[in-house]
Amino acid sequence: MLRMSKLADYGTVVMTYLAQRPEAVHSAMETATQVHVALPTVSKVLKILAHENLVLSSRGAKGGYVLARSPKDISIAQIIDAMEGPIALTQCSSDDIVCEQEASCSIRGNWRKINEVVRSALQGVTLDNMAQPAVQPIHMYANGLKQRRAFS
Amino acid sequence: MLRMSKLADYGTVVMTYLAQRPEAVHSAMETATQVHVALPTVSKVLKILAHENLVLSSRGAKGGYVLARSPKDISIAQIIDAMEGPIALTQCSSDDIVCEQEASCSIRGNWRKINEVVRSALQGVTLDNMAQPAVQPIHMYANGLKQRRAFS
DNA sequence: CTAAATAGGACTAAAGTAGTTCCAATTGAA
DNA sequence: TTCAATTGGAACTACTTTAGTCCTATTTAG
Repeated sequence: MLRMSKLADYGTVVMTYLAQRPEAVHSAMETATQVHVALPTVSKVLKILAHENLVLSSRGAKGGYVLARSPKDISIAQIIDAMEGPIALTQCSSDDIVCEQEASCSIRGNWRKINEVVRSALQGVTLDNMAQPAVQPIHMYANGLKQRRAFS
Repeated sequence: MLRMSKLADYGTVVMTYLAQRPEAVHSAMETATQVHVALPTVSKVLKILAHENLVLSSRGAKGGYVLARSPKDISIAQIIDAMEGPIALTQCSSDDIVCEQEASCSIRGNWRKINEVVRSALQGVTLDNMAQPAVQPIHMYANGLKQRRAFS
């Protein structure tokens, strides 16, 4: 019902992989192989994560990526934020514009509460948690994914 | 960060409007006017909601829509589900296919937990709650939205 | 019978996303 | 000093989804 982009999904996968050996430097190549996702895609993901300071990068031969912080200090919320970027609230967020949808406007405040619940739930899940093997049997929740992951 | 479609957004707006006078029959026309959204769009939304049994419809002159249940028995989760539809988990959900992304697969189980938290949060918010005027000042959280609403 | 409504489907246009590719900049090591 | 291994960054293409509109059939009150 709520969704996250595929890239954000890859983001969590990649980060979880890095979290398995947080001290080592992992090249995009190596990561791609281990995670079974195409190299260009993994590269793109890592570049974004580096740009958002969730991983540190080093260039040149023997370069690669490392987690910027301890796995227990990186939340899923942060990763999704990094990958999807903040979505700009336009128009109505600037005060001088009169909202055209008054009826719906009165509802927005409630959405905020919901957001906070959702967000705090996601902030509560760290890479550390993710690295622990899942309780559920493998394969069960992987999606053949068309485009997005569903929060069913 | 997580997103819902604009239609789902309209869905909650429309449903909240209907919830203000749950006993009355509201035509698409009337609703569109009150909610300040184009008629064809509101029609589409109401048709979907009717099809999903969240509202009851009556045709012909003096026809229109009514909430199918009491506002306190309709959750935001149900509305979003109705508007976005279940997103089919393909491939991996059928047992005989071997998952190609084992590394990420081991993570899926955790996603399930997250889903449940998110979902239960949304199930906890009813139309009844939405109808109560928001605490926050108007205009502040409405988005000029490009395409989707952000769960920031 | 007619006007007011919904039902349902088809359709168009726009937007967003995924994924690839290319080239520049770095850097370790022979 | 030169080469090879890497990341940085941006541009681009193809694809999918979504939004929104419109047309026609059906239903029903008066």
